[in-house]
Amino acid sequence: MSRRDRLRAETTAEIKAIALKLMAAGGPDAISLRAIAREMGMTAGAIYSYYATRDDLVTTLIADLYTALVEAAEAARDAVSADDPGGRILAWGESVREWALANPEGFRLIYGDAVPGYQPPADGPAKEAEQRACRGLTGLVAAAWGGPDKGEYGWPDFDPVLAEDIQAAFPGLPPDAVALTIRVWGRMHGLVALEIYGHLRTLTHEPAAIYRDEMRALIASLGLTPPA
Amino acid sequence: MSRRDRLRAETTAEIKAIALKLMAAGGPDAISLRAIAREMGMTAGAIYSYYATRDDLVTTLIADLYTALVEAAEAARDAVSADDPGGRILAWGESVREWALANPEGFRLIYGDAVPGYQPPADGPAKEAEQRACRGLTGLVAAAWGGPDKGEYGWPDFDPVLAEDIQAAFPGLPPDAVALTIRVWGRMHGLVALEIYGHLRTLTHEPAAIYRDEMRALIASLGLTPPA
DNA sequence: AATGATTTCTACACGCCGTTCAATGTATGC
DNA sequence: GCATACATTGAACGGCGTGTAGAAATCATT
Repeated sequence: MSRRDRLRAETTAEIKAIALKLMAAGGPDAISLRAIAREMGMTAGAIYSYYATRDDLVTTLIADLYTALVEAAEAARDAVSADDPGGRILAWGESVREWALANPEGFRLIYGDAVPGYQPPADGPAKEAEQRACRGLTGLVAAAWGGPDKGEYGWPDFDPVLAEDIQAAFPGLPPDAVALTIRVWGRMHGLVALEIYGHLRTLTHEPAAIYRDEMRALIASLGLTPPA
Repeated sequence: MSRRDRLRAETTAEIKAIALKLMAAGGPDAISLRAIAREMGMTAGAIYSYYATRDDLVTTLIADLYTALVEAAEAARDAVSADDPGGRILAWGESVREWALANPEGFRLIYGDAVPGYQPPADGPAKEAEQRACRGLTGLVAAAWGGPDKGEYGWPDFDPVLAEDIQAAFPGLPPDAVALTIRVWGRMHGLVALEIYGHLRTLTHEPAAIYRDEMRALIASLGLTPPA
């Protein structure tokens, strides 16, 4: 690795770091190439040596953030022993909410439409992080899966890549479990999204307790006993 | 009402209509005063006679859209007889999803952060629509409320205005039911938000069926029997 | 009918944004 | 040592929202 490559990598990292800082300070719309360049003592045009367009920068930011979120959730899950599937689900859910509260702008960047006109690419690292999240969640559901397979869904109902991925990771798991996983995902997502976007702030002072209740109900609905 | 006031009202309505049209066509970021003025054959500055700032325009748009959403949900609910509380909940949930799919940009405007730098005002018509939605949802929960009141929550845990509103509308309903209502709201919101923001599109082709399953599970979790 | 007050509109300046492009300087690899 | 590839600059373009100043139109009053 030449000196030039090293400098280039450093500059690339600095651009991302400053972009995240700007976003944390002023929201996703504060991610402007001009502001980043100003902060770095460069001109705006120079950034185009590193990212072809602003959307490219945002795309890598999203991928980084999504990966961080998934890793936080996985770490929280792995901190609970595998013979407590309910506790693992609770840990996952709580860690997602806590990460979102700690990185509200990141959450908006990942799950919202924070950047005007931005269209997420169909593949790439962000998509990979999403599949990783889905796989983790499926693992949690698989550990609880004992219910009857009604056969309401088939593998063609799901994305081929995801279906193959899950069949490889959890052999024998029926498609219905994947549908249930998506429902679980939605259930974890709903209250957090409402809270991050400020729709709970004006209604209640106890979002944490309500979310915890919801997670416990979710765990119970999977036939598990939620931890004390 | 003088002639001047009438013309003013017409122009105001036209601005809103064009703003909605632009939003439907090009997303929320397409709401630019310049574009609206261009469409109306005016200059951008002229709009400042009707809305002090762009945020004011967005605020009224949000209020209009939120009201439309709530009215759609109420209409769907009222189309089901009151002695079928489970069916009413299903109707409410399905209508919210359908409205969101028919007005994805409106959904983003209401529940997302689509407009950069926009901060929703603490009160006003939008807040009123939100309270109306919450009241409607509480009514659905109240009709199913038979469970034990564990007394986990108290009225001070909630917004005073909301608490007073609900106590007046549903006398005797405990605060725990309001917490449950917020959980129900989150549960309805989660999958729809994921779908509108394109996070389900890449995973499954059957979001409607999954949402329906989730609604039926929700109804069952309230101790009701979901309709066939 | 004419005057005065108010509203509405045009025109323009300002600063911000993303993006492009030729020119300039600099470091790398031969 | 030199040609090449690269990073960077600075200016420019078009578009955005905001705000202001003054002209024009409209209304209300006499």
